[in-house]
Amino acid sequence: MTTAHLGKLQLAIMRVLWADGESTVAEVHRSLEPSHGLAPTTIATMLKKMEAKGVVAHHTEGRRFIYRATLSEDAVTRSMVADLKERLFDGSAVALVSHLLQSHEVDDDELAALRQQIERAQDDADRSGGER
Amino acid sequence: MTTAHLGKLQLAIMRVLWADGESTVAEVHRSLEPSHGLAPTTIATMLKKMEAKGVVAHHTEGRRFIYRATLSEDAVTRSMVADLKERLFDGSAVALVSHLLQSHEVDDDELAALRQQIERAQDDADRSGGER
DNA sequence: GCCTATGTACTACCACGGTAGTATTACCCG
DNA sequence: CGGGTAATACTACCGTGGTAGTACATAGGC
Repeated sequence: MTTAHLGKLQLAIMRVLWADGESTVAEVHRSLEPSHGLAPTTIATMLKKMEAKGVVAHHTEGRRFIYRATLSEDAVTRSMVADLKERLFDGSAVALVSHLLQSHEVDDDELAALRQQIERAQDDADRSGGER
Repeated sequence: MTTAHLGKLQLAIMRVLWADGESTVAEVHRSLEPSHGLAPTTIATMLKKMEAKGVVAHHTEGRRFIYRATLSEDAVTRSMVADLKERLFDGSAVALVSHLLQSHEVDDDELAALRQQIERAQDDADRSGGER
């Protein structure tokens, strides 16, 4: 599986596709122009490479290529997080969070938000766990 | 800053250096041989490239190069986690953890462990916050 | 003192992300 | 219908991780 390890530009392109559904090269370029300032051909080349890897697909409409993402944002996020978790923390989510708490700048508000999140997840687990 | 985005092999090499303190090329190779099975020259080349990037350094002892890591494991971990957090979650640790909880396979035991971790972190924050 | 084993240097590839110029094609407007 | 414009195709190049062969130097054993 592994799905994909997308680079910075590729991720930016995926975000445009996720947000807009389907897009032409020009549309993607226009979306990224302010933040990235790249040549249109750069976007086109990248999209072609991404299609070769299977993360996007296209169909033609007149002369234009209409690209769409073939992976969901969640799938990509999951695979990238899983990858880091595996590489750095031996696959342990707990170790990852622990690292976040220990060495990172997580302020009080964030801590409280995290706690709520955990509690809610536990409630969910209890509920579905109790019913089966 | 950014520190470094280490690849798989580079990380493996760093782990050896972190564990053993200082190591020759041959020692690193011997450590990775079972798991990776690479040529000794591959390790040497990689160490040279890593030195060029500043993540390791060496001094000579006779003919041998004694390498050591110039970055702590924590610094590397932090920078890589920060990088992912930035790229995927706009820098939000909460969003990262939220993702972990929602879409990931985090079982009940892990959930409980996480909760404890959070609570302990909150206690620590209270204590140091209350004293100033 | 010489030779061999060992250890590094040099060089060379491949893959892939990123970036973009130039060439070609085809649509559409006038 | 002709031509300009807009779109893709082709090609090329850099950086860097990964992998390794070959060449060369030298420390040490005999």
